[in-house]
Amino acid sequence: MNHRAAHDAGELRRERSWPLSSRPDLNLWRGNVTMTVRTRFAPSPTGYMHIGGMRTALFNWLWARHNGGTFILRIDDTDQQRNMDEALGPILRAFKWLGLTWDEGPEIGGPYAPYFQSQRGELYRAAADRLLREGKAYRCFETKEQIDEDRKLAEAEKRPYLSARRSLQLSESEIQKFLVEGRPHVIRFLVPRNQMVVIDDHIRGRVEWDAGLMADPVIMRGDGSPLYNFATVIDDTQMQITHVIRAEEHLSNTPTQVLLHQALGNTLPQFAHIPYVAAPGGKEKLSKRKLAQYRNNASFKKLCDKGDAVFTQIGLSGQAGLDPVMVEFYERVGFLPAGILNGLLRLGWSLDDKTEIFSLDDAVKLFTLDRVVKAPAGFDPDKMVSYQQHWMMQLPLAEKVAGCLPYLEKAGLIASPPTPENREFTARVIAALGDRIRLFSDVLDVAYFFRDEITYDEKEFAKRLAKEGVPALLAGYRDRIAALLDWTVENLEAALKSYCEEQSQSPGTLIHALRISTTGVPIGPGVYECVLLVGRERALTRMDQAVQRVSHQPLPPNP
RNA sequence: GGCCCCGUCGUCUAGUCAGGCCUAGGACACCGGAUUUUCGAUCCGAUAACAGGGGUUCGAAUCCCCUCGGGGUCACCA
Repeated sequence: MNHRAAHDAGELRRERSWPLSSRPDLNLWRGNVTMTVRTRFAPSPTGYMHIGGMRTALFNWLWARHNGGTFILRIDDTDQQRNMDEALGPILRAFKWLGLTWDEGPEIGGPYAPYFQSQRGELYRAAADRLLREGKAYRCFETKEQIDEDRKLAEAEKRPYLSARRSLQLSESEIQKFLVEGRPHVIRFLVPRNQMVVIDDHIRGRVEWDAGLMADPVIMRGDGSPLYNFATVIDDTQMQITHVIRAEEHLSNTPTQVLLHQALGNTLPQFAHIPYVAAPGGKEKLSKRKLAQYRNNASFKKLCDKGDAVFTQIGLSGQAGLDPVMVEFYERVGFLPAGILNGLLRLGWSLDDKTEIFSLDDAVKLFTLDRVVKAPAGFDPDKMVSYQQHWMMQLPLAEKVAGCLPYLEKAGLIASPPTPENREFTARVIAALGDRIRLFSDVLDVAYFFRDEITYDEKEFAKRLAKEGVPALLAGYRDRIAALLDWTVENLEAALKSYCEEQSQSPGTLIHALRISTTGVPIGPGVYECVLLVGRERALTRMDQAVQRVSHQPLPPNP
């Protein structure tokens, strides 16, 4: 890509997008001071990092970096009682792997610590008390059964469900009595019903809701813990978040949050609701629970199968949830961060009508919210692989080797840790493989270079070796090169050509037979390179073996 | 069902706000061909889309209206 040109194009786009920011509600300028852009990604610690969530995180990160701002990681664990290391580990791991550094959050803290909602209870309680005092929230003693009944009734009458607000009728003394009794209750926000809620979303434009149609949301549970919609509002304001960039499924949470912000007297953050990442070939939200269904998609299945094959060899098979919906899958199967990042970026964002390849640095320079696409983007594994392929081809040999070595180690193909000889030999193999390596784990496809036993592709064996005259030809060539002292690509080739000429045979016949006999498969680097990598002793042995093998097999009828 | 969002090649997208430069451009996949006596990569080429219907206009993918379709969300989940 022409960086300069692309950059200029980006600048132009931004100029054109400025009118959006000239609206007072979206303006970054407050008085004379430019507010630093602050974005956040607030995952719930679930034990894995969803690829769609990663895309949302990337957009947040890019917007912060693009503006020289701050990216915050906050953990929304208001409803989690699980082991935090297990639940959060994979999420942080994904960020680290991709190089998406956070400026404030877990492990590093920051000026608005703590960054775990479970540790911020005081903040929420204080805010809830304030709303209670100001009559903007109320204690609701209604039972779940009662609420359910109201809901059903509303549905039956085909009208929107609205909170009955019976608890509002309670006198102060009754409330005190209930409280002393320890009667279970929640705190609900009193929705101001006679107003519209309006936001100017960076992606969607103006979106409106009628507050008169909204039920009073619970903001504090019976046990005194906050609900997501409430905690988010408190945290976003306290952490000075300027842009709330999140997936579209949160759009319906927005009116509640806006109302809460208003009740608290907060300055509204700007909103950007980006489309969710959809299932391959579909429009539904990509979900880890629908893997079986996604396997019907050819390219998704291809990726899954690749993963299965690799994980079996490196002892990761059966690991729960290691699938293409999770970021960790890509790391484990040998993708490059650059490939994933490029793919994620282009899933719902474009610069122009032709640029496809972006490094992270490019993306930081060029990313703007106005270029985010409105419609959900179906996840396309094939395209992900093609970005990966591009970035893998850019990678220097030494780094490719470093990336491949662990796969060979775990598969037991080389020593662990690798010996200098292992490293040197692997480098030769990777160099010969060239751009055939798309994923680091692809090196496992050439196990025949690393061990004595080989597996024949039977179909190819039958086609290329089990034919009249071929074994003899191969045996003859074997003896010819066995006598050759200096094995080089040139010498092996010259020997083959002259031998075939003497025997009045087409070189192709021998070339194919040679390849199958020494590697077992019909694909790979140049034949002579393969022979060299297999090594003198093993190559000669394998040729003998193949010739013998044919004599034990019935020859196909000669046409 | 209510509320909200979305609708351009199979897929990701450009073009829509400021109508003509669009007989709709690029990329991935697919199919052909060249090259490589393999595979891959590379190069060349082909197929392929404005959801539908009405308007407005000299002119509509673009503006207006209606219809249809898809999706999100409706919790003491996040």
